[in-house]
Amino acid sequence: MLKLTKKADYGLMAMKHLAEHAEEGSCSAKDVAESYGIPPEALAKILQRLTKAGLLHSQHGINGGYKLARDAHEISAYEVIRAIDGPLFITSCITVRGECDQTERCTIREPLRKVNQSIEDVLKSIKIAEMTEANDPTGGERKKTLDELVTLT
Amino acid sequence: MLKLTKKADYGLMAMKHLAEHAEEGSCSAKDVAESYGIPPEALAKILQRLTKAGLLHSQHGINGGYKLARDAHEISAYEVIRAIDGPLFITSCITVRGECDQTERCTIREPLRKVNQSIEDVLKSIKIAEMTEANDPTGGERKKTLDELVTLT
DNA sequence: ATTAATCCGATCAAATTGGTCGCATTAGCC
DNA sequence: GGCTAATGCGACCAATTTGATCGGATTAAT
Repeated sequence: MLKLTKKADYGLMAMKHLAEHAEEGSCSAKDVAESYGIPPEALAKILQRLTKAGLLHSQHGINGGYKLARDAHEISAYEVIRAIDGPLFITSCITVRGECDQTERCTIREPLRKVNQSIEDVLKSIKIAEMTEANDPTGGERKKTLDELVTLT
Repeated sequence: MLKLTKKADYGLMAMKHLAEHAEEGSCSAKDVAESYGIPPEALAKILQRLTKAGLLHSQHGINGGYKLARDAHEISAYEVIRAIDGPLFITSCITVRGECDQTERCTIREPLRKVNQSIEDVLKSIKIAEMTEANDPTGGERKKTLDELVTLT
């Protein structure tokens, strides 16, 4: 149905939380989970993935936790989503192992690939920092650049 | 994983096919299914949904079939996808029955709603007619970007 | 040593999705 | 009128994906 997984949602919420609490050092997974009612074990795995992807730094032991590896302005929603959900292909007929398993005559790939690229560009343009100040009036402007992006052939 | 369902893929392929064969009258579901190796029963249900959504006209009986209800330039990919997969919400925390079941503190809704709107706009701007003349030979380039993407899982 | 935290893998249940079947309805044709 | 080819519709099942849980291992500060 073209939606993010809950894990990606959780990941974005956690990143946003860490961005807002960046100055207080690191937060434990448990803290973040309790703040939003997320199952702690689930969130733990998500944060581990984000760490492996280089978006977070982790600190073991007592008083440990996670903190952003980069400034919140330098981390895009796309990176977070991709780290958690893997590469995103809007078309079902493009998989990690190649292309259409079923038919060679799938003729909608190429146009949809451009849509895919557009969506990636949108997500790349959204930074974690922007999500913390939710009432920015830049939505309209972004929308306009999108319309320019989608000139199909 | 933020991708279309196969049904939506099938639906777009069928719409494109009908757009290309608009002058030959109507096509049966079976014909379209055989052209692309789609299970006929599955495609039948998809075409029925598109008909109920007003995107196709159907003709019963012998020599019957489906044809576009409007010109291919007047039908967007968004309409097709939405007719098949239902309303698309990029966030998991927004459902048809309202919003976040779990927590009231989901703070990423508002920024993601804008992303959602942007994606809708992209899909609305893509018309079926545009997908029919997309034979630019950029396949090699695409494959390369794909290979780069597949470094992870 | 204890404790609080990240790491990692395996597993299980629930939801979604893809596909199939059966039957009813409609319309053209002999 | 009956046959046939087509849509229309609902129920059902299998496969996949997703969400969540559990058990243990590692690390580091006190």
